[in-house]
Amino acid sequence: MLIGEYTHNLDAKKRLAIPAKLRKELGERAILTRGLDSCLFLYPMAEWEKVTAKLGELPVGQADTRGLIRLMLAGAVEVEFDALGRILVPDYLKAFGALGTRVVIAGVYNRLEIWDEKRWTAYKAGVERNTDLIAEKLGELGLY
Amino acid sequence: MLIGEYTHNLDAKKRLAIPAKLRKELGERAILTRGLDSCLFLYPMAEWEKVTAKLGELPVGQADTRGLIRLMLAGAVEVEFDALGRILVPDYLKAFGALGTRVVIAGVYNRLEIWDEKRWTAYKAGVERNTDLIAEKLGELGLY
DNA sequence: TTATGTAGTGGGTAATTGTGGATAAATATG
DNA sequence: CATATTTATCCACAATTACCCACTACATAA
Repeated sequence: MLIGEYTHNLDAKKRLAIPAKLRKELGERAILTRGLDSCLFLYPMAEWEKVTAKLGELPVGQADTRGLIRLMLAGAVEVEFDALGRILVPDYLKAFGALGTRVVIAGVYNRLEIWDEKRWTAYKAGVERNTDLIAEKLGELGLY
Repeated sequence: MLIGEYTHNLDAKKRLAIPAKLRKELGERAILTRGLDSCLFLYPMAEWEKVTAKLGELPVGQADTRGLIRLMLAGAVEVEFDALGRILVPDYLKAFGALGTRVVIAGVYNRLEIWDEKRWTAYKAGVERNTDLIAEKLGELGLY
């Protein structure tokens, strides 16, 4: 299970250090691709295979799911970690995620999410504004 | 069942001693995450697994549940106890809980809650002011 | 009261981690 | 073919974190 929130720098050479704790759960390499809500997803190999399997099962009829499939598959790159645990973010993905220098790496279940820091902050604030709704959901789940 | 209220210091290195009595009920490690009312939750592993299991059942397609999942998981960290029973509180969680030096650790059912002392005092005062209302609710529940 | 153990606080040191730059290799360009 | 530009590998510094130890306070029991 990948969890946690870390803030790192995407340097001038588009290198991004993956937190050591999380790196341990990923292997030698991983798959970086377009995600939902303008962030990037970084999947461990094993998880990526599950994802592609699921994408194949989705109904091809619906235009929106088809679009999602295209984005995820076409946008995917296999990235390796350099000696210091950094990955290289291609230009088009950097653009897609609107990534600046300060970048947030978040563990979400079976993947990492990579966000521009400002967007992440804004996104969180937006979700937190719906606290009632969330509390309600949590209640339904029996979590509180 | 975790119960009791303790006040400890969060030191300059963001270490927080968990009361020995409570620690016995937690194992080697636990999950620290964002809670409600600006406090932090510390879950025993077994409880946390229940939470993630439920999160896993939620539909990822809906934007609001996606937000909920992100907040819960990205906000969580696995913390270990050092040789003296202390955990390390990450910056973003310290900020979320508005934690100063004096910190209250309270046992609540299946989790610990971590509060900034002032907020805790204020919160308690607020609740005490509504005692009538609470008593009423308790009555509805058949507790008195 | 004194001895003894346990719990919480705080600090010092060493190892790890993240950052940014330097150099070398590869690729493209005129 | 030489030059520029990008890409990869390597290295050095700074900051953070993990680990270890010492001190104090408090409680319990002799």
